[in-house]
Amino acid sequence: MKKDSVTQLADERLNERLARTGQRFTEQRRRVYGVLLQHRDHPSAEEVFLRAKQVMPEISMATVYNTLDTLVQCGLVRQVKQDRGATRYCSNMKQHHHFYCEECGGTFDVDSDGVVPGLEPQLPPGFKMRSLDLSLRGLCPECSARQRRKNRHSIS
Amino acid sequence: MKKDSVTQLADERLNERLARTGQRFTEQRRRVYGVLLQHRDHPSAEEVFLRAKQVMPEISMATVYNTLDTLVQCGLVRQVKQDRGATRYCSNMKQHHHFYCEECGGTFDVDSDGVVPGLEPQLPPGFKMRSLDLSLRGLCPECSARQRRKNRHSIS
DNA sequence: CTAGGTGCAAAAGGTTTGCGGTTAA
DNA sequence: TTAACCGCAAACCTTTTGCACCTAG
Repeated sequence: MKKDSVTQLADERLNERLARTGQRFTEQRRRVYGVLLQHRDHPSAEEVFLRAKQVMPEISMATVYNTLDTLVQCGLVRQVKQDRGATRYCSNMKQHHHFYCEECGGTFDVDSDGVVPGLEPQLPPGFKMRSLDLSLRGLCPECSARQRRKNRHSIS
Repeated sequence: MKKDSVTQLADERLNERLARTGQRFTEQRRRVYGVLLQHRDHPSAEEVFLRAKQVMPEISMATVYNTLDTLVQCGLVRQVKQDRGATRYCSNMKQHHHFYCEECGGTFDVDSDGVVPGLEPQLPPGFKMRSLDLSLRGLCPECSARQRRKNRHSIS
């Protein structure tokens, strides 16, 4: 019941955005968007492909790439590029930033409320800023704790 | 005279950093570092390759990649990833950020003095930040001016 | 002398494209 | 009906790797 209303909301949003740009509502787009909404763990195109495939065995990588592109253009999904490896995708469209753990490689969303206030005035004259993207790197809570434990041992 | 003292300084710095990590000073590394210092326009590996090749025709892409990696590890060069296209390289090691022009595709350095103050306290508990990277997107002064000109026409 | 570096060619990702057949509107 | 979309396979671009030879220290 609850799940249905969630997917229905997603469908409506998707449909609306597609319609707005003269694009069609297809089962593949529905599925790919669904995958991104379900596990918000920043999957790569390949991971999206594998997950979508479980429900839709005939879907192809090309379609996944095309669809992800479409969703990005619709403003329903963001691309996230790490230093190494494939592009990842994120359906959290709230203004937020990403924290990359250098130990485990995980990606975490970080709320950005008021984090970077009034940046534009500091740009050299003439630059017109449209968007900004802040990437943080370091240790996630788990890896940070593990490291601390290790250090304690090596000191004693 | 002035140029010589500049390259000599660069050589010394390179030599010192390489020695510190037990790596050798080679003509290829000197050349690649020189290319990055000369035009600070954020070239891709291929552009570095082409420029280095003019002076050192036998150099290979593999060496350029290896060398760029080495320089990054020595802390003499930064990697810069745009949304699309190849990784770019930057020899400006002052703490700064990058502005990408959505119109012409250019990359510009933006000084970051005091731009992102006191960020760490706002991270969720447990996260240990080691570094941060701010990317800005929008219009560079030139493209911004061109756009303004175009708009004026289409309005009148 | 020898560990580390180089050049080459080939492979390995990751992503895009061309095309014939399919489908939403 | 038909423009948009899909699936497939092949191409593409960027980066990495294995290996024989070379060279700085």
